[in-house]
Amino acid sequence: MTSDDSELEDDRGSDCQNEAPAPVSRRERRRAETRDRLFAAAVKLLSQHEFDSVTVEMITEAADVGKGTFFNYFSNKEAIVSYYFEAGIQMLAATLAPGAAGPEEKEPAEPPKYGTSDGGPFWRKIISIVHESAERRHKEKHFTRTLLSLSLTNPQVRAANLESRRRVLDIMRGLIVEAQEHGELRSDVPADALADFMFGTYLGALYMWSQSESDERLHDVIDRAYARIWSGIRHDEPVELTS
Amino acid sequence: MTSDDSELEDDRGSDCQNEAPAPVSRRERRRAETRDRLFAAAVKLLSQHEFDSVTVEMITEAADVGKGTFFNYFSNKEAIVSYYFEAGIQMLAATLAPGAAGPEEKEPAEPPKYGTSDGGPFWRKIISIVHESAERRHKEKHFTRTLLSLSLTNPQVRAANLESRRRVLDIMRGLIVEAQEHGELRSDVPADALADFMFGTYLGALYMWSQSESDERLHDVIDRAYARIWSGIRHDEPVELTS
Amino acid sequence: MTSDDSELEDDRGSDCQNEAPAPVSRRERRRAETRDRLFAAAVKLLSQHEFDSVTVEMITEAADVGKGTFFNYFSNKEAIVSYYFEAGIQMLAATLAPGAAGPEEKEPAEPPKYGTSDGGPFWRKIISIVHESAERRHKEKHFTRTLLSLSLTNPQVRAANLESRRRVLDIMRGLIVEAQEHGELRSDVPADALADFMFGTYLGALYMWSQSESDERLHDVIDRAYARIWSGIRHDEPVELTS
Amino acid sequence: MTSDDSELEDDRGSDCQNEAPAPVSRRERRRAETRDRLFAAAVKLLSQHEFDSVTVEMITEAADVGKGTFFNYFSNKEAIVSYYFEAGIQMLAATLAPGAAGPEEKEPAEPPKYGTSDGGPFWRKIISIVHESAERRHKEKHFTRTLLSLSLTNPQVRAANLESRRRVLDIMRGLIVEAQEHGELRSDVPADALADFMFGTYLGALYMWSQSESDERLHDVIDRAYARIWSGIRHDEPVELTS
DNA sequence: GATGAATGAGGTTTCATTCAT
DNA sequence: AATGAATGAAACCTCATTCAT
Repeated sequence: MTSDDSELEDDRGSDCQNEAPAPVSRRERRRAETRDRLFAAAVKLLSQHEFDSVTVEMITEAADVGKGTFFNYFSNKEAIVSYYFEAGIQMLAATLAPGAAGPEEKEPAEPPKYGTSDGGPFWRKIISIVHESAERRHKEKHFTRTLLSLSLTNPQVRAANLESRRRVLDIMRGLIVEAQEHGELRSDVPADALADFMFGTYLGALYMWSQSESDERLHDVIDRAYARIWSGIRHDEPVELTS
Repeated sequence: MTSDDSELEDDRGSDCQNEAPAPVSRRERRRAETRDRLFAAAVKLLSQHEFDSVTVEMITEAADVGKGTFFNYFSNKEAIVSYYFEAGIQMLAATLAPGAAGPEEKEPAEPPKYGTSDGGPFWRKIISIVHESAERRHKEKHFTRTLLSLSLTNPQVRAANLESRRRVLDIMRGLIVEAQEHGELRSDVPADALADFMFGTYLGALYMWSQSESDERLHDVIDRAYARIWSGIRHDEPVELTS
Repeated sequence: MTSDDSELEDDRGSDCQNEAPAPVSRRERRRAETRDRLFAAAVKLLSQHEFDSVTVEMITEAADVGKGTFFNYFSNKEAIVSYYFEAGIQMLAATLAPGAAGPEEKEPAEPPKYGTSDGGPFWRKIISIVHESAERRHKEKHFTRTLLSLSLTNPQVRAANLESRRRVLDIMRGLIVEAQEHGELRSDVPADALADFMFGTYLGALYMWSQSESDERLHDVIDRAYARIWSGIRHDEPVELTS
Repeated sequence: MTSDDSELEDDRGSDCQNEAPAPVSRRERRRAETRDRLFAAAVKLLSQHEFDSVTVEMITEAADVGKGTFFNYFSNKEAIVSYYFEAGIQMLAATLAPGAAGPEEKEPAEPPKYGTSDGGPFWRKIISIVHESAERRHKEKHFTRTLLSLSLTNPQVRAANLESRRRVLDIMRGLIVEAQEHGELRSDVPADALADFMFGTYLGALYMWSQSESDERLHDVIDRAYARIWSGIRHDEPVELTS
């Protein structure tokens, strides 16, 4: 995934490679490909079976490489999960990069079921990020459980998780500050605290959803939770039209 | 399995112990003692080491019984965790039993730090239950992680957890209905939904707290979260003096 | 080996067990038996294959127990070798115990091939000990190589080896002192130094023999070496009739 | 395997280097250099870590070449040790080559501590060879252990070791015959046997020293052993002055 | 000649659980 | 009821070696 196969095979940085910060030499491209194959195979398997039931051999077989090859790319099985977090951050950063299309287009597709997340544009941006993450997770309820579980007990995964969370919180805080400045969110509470609270709400919803056996969409579960907290975080006064 | 709920109902023991709701015959008392020793030893160890690092032998040694004895009381290692949930329910039930002292006395000791949980008596009762649970957990942050983690991945523990959650939600719903009837909580949302939401908030706070490395008290983390959701769940109109 | 199966099954230390310091209860006897079966199987296999080629599973299968059982008795594969050293010391101690038959009877069977080890009775005692050890080793040339090799590189085995050597040197020193006092060995060199030297000579012979492909008996190789050093360690004056 | 003895015989290189017995073409010089770098790196590492702990990759990294390069020079990891033996023989041969400076100069520096190795010039030559070897080993006690150990168990190393020993014994026998002819060593024992015995004594001392934890010099350990065997191998009659 | 990605065999060890005593 | 010896499944990870580039 995200591997730019588009890149041609020309090793010679002739004339048109200056834009691409991606792997260049053929060898490096091969490496990236192999790693991606392994990662994809692992995530797929982890979406179907328990972490402990998925053996490295199953992964390498699914990726069609030798068993030892796995360890050339991931120092151990847990590293797959750590890598997932890193990839998530990359993806999020890409989404937010200025000029990036952003996820907004998707939003209209979602009728405002719970009728409360009717904040201004900044709030909507925040929500759309959360939604996007939710979509990604929704396909992998089982994997999400594994993720949450390992984040609690495995030191390695936990570290990756905390780092990832830190990054996400940073981004959210930035957006919240903007929303506060535009009068979309209450300003009498530090952005930090709001971000923390929103993240906690998200986690709670995620945790409960991941454990539930219903088919309800994570998207909706989160919307519901956010609708409930909305009045506690929005600007006290009716949002006046902001530029 | 092997859970002797008998001790609770079967009040009248062999001959002369009808006043005591405790285990009866000497044999049964011994059984209960041994089980408690095992359970206490296990919880203590699980508060210090990872679940997988704690062997049954460590537990039995700490409890000073033979290894095989463990399996006379718990069908397997996970059963310790399931038992923890059951015990939690028992404790909660005892707390709520009419005539029980209840946890209210403790509350005054806690100054209302976050200033918002100033609902009426029913809301306070709900909060105090949550607080009580928090106190219990606070001593065992590590164990809490284990609990949350296993609840996500281990079928057996998950079942116990869901059962426990169902019971807690039942109780909370009852209290919420009362609070709604007395105008302490908004009535335009089903008690079910409110209970769910509150539980989700609790879980989110618990999850985040359990992972954090700070020494902040779980009590406070939860208070903060509840303060934030307060405006989203309280009765729309200023609470008029009830009862 | 050395397991007194002769012991009856009577657990009750009734009247006639005072002489036996051996395992008593049935359970303990079973344990000793199992350990001996494992040890014997291991030594046999190590006499035929390289240490690294002998898997624990081969050993347990040969001993007809489950694989895990091995680790109830030996903390790891190397421990077999350590145990060999310990058993060797036990055996030596038993041989030297006052009242023990001692190994002298065997000696007459060996014609004094190299004609030089014609010291007095103490020297002969020393030689006979060396011979006895040699007999034991001779059946296991391959195992001896493994022993020497591991003693050089494996910390665990090395420790056991050094301890064993210390014990053997102690014993030898005692005998040498006696021999010196009776004028059989030169007295102008400390017993310590003589013991060291004799041990070194023994080791050199053992090392060379273990590597050779000839079928020459270790017994003879050692005799030859000792014959050569004899003039360097015997009493300067012709041994006058002692005792 | 891949051993270029060529460098020794093929003195005349491509065109104009006939005086130098060294590698010839640039290419060959590069080869030799790389091999030496690898060998030196390996010996250094093996002087610090166990054989099994030293990976080929560690060696190639220390030598600053690619992993695959190792196998262009040594057919496998053990070959490093074999090469050590070969190099030892080369060195010995060089030492003994007529006209070679020989190691004698060093000897005077060593006061005859143990007072017995006061044989004639031939005996002294033998001793000086042993000493020289000892000096070389002394710097690498750990490596010596590895060497002895592998010589016992690894077929490849064992072969190299036996070949090396054969060569050394040949040389010693030659010297011993000379010493016998000049009345420095007893003649009633075949030179073969004497050489064997001396070698065995050397090995015993080497083995013990390599295992000891003291800092005693190998030189001294060997001297002591030889002092002790001296009377068993010297000429019976006082050595009359041999020209 | 140099490189390093790919390979995959291989064996120790742990530990929950059983069950005979 | 208590015990603890026996069990054996299970899988990670390393690393020497190959070989295509």
